[in-house]
Amino acid sequence: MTQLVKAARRVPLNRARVLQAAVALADEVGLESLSMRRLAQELGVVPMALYKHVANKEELLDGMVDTIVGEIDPPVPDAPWKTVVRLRVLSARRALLRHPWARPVIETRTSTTPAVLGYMDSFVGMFLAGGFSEDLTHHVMHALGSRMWGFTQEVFDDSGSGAKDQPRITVEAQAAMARHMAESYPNLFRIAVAAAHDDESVVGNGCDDQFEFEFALDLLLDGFERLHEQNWTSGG
Amino acid sequence: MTQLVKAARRVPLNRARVLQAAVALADEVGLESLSMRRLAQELGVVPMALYKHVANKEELLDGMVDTIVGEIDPPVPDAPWKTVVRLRVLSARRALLRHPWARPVIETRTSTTPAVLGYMDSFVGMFLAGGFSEDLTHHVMHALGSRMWGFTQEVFDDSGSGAKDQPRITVEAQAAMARHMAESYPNLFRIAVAAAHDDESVVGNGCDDQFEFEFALDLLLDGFERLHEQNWTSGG
DNA sequence: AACACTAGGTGTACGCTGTATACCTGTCAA
DNA sequence: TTGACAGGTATACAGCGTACACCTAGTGTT
Repeated sequence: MTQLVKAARRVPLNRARVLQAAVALADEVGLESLSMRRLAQELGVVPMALYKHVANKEELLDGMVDTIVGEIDPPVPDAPWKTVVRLRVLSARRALLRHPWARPVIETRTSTTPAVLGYMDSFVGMFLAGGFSEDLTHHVMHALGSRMWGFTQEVFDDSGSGAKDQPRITVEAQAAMARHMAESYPNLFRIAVAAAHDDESVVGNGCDDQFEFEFALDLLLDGFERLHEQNWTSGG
Repeated sequence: MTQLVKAARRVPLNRARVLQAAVALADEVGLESLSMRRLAQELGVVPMALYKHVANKEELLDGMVDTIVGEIDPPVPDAPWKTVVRLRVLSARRALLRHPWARPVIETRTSTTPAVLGYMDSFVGMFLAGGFSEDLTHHVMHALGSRMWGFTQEVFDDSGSGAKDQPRITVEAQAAMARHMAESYPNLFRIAVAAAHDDESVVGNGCDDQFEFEFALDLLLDGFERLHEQNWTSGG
């Protein structure tokens, strides 16, 4: 017994294992439940033991981001810049969708790790390789912003105004809510109704996130292309 | 003395005053220092007293967002949609720059208050009034995303790779860092150097946030306009 | 073989957070 | 006068990140 415990303990818990366990735990229980204590418990170790491998929780999160950066496919070779960028962004998106906690974590990073710098560097490289000027590339990177990571700030949440945790609402209540919605937010109501036509459920939002993402991405990429073709410079 | 305290206490602390104090406190000490205890102290009251006016901290933050939504100028009348949208976004941006804590708070809201719904509704209205179809308006709103609030996910932070808290670094160390940067991130280095040409400091990022924001905003607005002119629909 | 050094796990403790619960008190209506 | 109730209070709890001191097993040196 003591032998077994000792044998189990002998694997000495390095940084990589801590990060890997953290990613797995966040995948499983969500970011808000990822605490140092919980992670330590998952690793069969006392909380303070983690601090021998990461400086603090911020650095743990940094490391977790690095981990998912490693999951993003490298740029495809021998393709026009637009294709290369597009595919890479969509690959990043797939990685982020696998780890829903990653978006808020990326958003709140203050320091930039070498892995992240490397990722950004390769993005810049794709535009430069496509013949973009340094100037245009710079602004284009800013315009891309978080879309480089495959996500958009989903601020336009057109699901019904609240009332989604209630499992059962009467038909009348639903109708009253729709009436209220139509009166208070007539424009939102119009596009919600229009979107619902392409969809089955009346109350559902009728949104295809992936479509919306690619819509905006392509809008930007087309804009970039146009500016590039007309040799745009920030000078005017 | 007791009289005075009682007299001061007589103003009974309503919801509006709590929100107003919360906004002021966040402006002053930052979001991370805004705790229920600290806010209560600021109002000369015991922490739990706040819970008679807001359900919990989340609702407090919701209310704070509503407050700054109220600071955004209404749409200018009698102008083409592009102008109306542009000015409104820039007004939102000014409001958000006055309250730096607002960005992360908006990003993390889960519920949508009536005030926020109203703000989004008016945005939708601007496009519809400009002759956009419901369909196009819908996707355009998604593409706008958080830019509707006047901010972009500033994920492309091209300040020097760390080393910014150290107040004094030797010239050699600086040169070594530059060399390391040039080797490890050659593409970032190229655009950093190019940007620095328009700027005074070599190590500074040489970025005009406002310019970058408007660059991306106009890129999107131009894209919207083009789609609108060619009667784009999501059907293909 | 004896020693010191060190990497890595442990235990305890501190100050901070949001908030549940129970209580009290002053004001106003009936 | 009574009783309800809005609004401020006091106490307490569970959770958090992490500083600090300690121990222990393994390694390399003399």
